[in-house]
Amino acid sequence: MSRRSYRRTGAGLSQDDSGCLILHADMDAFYASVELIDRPHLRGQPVIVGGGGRSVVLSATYEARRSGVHAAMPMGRARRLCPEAVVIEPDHDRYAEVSRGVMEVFRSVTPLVEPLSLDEAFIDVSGAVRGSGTPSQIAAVIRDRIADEQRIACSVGIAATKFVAKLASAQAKPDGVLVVPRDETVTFLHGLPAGALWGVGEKTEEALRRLGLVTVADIAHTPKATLRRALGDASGAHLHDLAWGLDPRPVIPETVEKSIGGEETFSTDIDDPDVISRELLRLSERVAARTRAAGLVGRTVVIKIRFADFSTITRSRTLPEHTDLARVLHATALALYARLGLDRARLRLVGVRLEGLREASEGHHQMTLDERPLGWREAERAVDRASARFGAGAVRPASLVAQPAATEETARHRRAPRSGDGHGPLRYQARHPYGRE
DNA sequence: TCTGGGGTCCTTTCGCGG
DNA sequence: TCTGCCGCGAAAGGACCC
Repeated sequence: MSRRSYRRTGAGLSQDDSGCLILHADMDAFYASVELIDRPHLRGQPVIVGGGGRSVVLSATYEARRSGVHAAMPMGRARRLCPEAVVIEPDHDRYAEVSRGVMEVFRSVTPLVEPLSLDEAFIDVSGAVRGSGTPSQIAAVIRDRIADEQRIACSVGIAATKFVAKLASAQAKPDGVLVVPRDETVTFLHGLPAGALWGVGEKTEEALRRLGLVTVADIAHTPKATLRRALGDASGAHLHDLAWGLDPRPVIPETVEKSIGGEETFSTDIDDPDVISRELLRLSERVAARTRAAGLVGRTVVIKIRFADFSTITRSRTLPEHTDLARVLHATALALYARLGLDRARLRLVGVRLEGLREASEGHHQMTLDERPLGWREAERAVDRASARFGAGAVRPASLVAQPAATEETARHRRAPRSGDGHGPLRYQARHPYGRE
């Protein structure tokens, strides 16, 4: 869902949608809207979706937004701004389920659908206009079907290019449609603030302001070379093009993942190396399992460390071979962590990411000398099968068994008995298959 | 006000080989 | 043999998006 929206300036636009073959469809307050499907009595009330502790707002209904609440705001602040709001813990499985239904509606129109996230997608209707009507008619069908079948509201932007369609859908919210006719693209853009452009966040907006550039029109009338000097070669040129509505990027239905990662913010800052090691193990497990599930292998392991003061560093190592094994990830992550020599520095977050992904089937695995034929790969695949059958976490490394997840663990880690130091070999231990966390 | 977790892309720096 | 240049990959950081 879009974090920023701008006042509708489309009032003066005509409705001519010829040549506007890109739709951007975006669900309104997606997570909150999904929660309201199952809780219709909350309709019309301020509702905030977000976790506890040090989490942020994931989504809020328009009633809550009227109090100043918006996505990415710290939950503490959101509760203060809107104390009467109903707060709901996020349920990502449910959102994914609704998202699948939504994407199916899009794909019933054309296969040229490029999802950007669970709740939005670009749709290239160039092949669909002959059979299904004008872009505006297609948008109407999509919105009706999503309202009927999924019971949520969807706004649609219609334009000649992807990024203008995206701006249009933001302005169409809530529950609306906005066409930006091809011939009126520049007029539409030049009335917007610089921050409306895709890729212009807080820092870039500030850099532009220092140049005296406040609107998209200002950017458009600045020499490209000036923008390049101020913002870097690629960004400067790109921004100048966008300001003139130039965006040749096609809608790409299949995108390949480039990295898979996981990270965890502790509920309180942690300085115990054992707890950190176990968290790196847990994250390695999760990342490796997801990598195997995707049929991928990766070669560069990146750890991320966020200190108590919110400063963040990353360290990475590229391995001689690709891998999808948790024990390789964990060993590499631990080595990277150890090399930092953090003498009980207080950490807020740790993360593990695997980059340099490619299909597991692409290359042949090079067996090393000390590798048993039925080795770690088979052990971890067996864990995958057990997890598929009995639920995630049915089998986990022995050093994690007596430990709850780190976020709970941190509250009590000083008095908790330690069942493993996290540095030893991974011994897998089955939990009761039907037991709950 | 006190800042999540999943990512992508870009820039800079550095070491290495030719 | 030394130096400069170039290209390249790896590493690190940062901005941005949802």
